[in-house]
Amino acid sequence: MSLPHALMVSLIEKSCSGYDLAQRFSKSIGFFWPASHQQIYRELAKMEAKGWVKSEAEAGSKTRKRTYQVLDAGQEELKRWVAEPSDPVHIREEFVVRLRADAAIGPLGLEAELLRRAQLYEQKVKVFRAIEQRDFIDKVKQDPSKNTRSLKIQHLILKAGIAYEENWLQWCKDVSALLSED
Amino acid sequence: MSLPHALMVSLIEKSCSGYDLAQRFSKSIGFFWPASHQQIYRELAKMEAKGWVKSEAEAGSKTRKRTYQVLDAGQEELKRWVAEPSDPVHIREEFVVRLRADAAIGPLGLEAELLRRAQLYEQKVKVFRAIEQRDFIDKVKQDPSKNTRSLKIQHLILKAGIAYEENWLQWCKDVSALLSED
DNA sequence: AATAAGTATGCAACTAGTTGCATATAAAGA
DNA sequence: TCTTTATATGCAACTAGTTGCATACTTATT
Repeated sequence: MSLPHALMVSLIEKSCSGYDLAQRFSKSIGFFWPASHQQIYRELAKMEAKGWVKSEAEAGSKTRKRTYQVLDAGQEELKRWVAEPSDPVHIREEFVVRLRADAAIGPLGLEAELLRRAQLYEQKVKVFRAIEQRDFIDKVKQDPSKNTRSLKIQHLILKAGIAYEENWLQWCKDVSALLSED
Repeated sequence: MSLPHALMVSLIEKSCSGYDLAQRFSKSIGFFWPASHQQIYRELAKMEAKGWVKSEAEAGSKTRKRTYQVLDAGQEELKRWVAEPSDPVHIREEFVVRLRADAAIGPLGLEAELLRRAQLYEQKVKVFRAIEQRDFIDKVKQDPSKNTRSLKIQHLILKAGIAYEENWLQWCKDVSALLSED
């Protein structure tokens, strides 16, 4: 499992509260490893118990807000974990099972659902493309020295997301075409 | 959750024992929804309790083998479930998190792992392509009347798997190229 | 006759992720 | 002052999937 490690990557980029982390996370690594705020708080508590991160309340503040930062032990653990091999994950797309049922027991009217899913994939592609334009293409155009190794890797990660969504989008269109040719 | 429904699709195609089901399942719907034999036995018991399937021991046999078949109530439940909307699943690919960590805290030597993963994707593409040739291309060439709606849908499902694996394969190559340009 | 391999079934404990709810403080506006 | 909204934290119960192990019968091999 990788959620604590994913969280540490975010926290290394910038120490912050659990709430901030949840917000930032959902718009970055969370595209590839989604997590609810409940999960995040639960993991932060476990990570602190293990000595991977420490948290501090703001002095004199009345809120419950705590700022988390990664400790050396956490960074070491992250390095150790990164070096571990891991197998590609399975697809686990249940719509495919529904379609297979349609193939087995006759037309079950999946056209509308296909259209809906195509729209969802399209939306996600749009969001990703906008992020790509803003954080990668424009940024490097303004200042080519910002095109670092780190930025290039992050760009490739985003491209994985774009290709993934576009792939399923195209597939939805292909299936729609097949189902409508009667 | 869809495992019982996925299992029913397989059982509608052919009634069989839990063991046979596990074997067949792992080579068909299981590509998109993997399940261990333990999960399958557990679900079969639940499905029987709900009246979706029934099982029978062979008369006079001394083995524990039981043959499962889908009942009408099960088929109705399957139809009901197919019509439900469902959101696209998240990617949840932890290698991406590892790569992101590499971007954040410097080169961590992921080249070998990338190569290993590329090989795994390549192997899977080969397996899928062989199935495609045998069960779809050759079959239709021999007897074009077999190119039914059901077969076309199943072919598209397999193509989704092929595209998925090829997509990640290409991405691994792109990342490898980036990491080796130093 | 003994052993190994293959077929067949299943429990129990664990890990991870989801869902629903509950709480507390601060700031802004009606 | 009261209500709403945003910030901020967290528990508890549930669902799903994984891992490790245990059992039992059949068939093939030595």
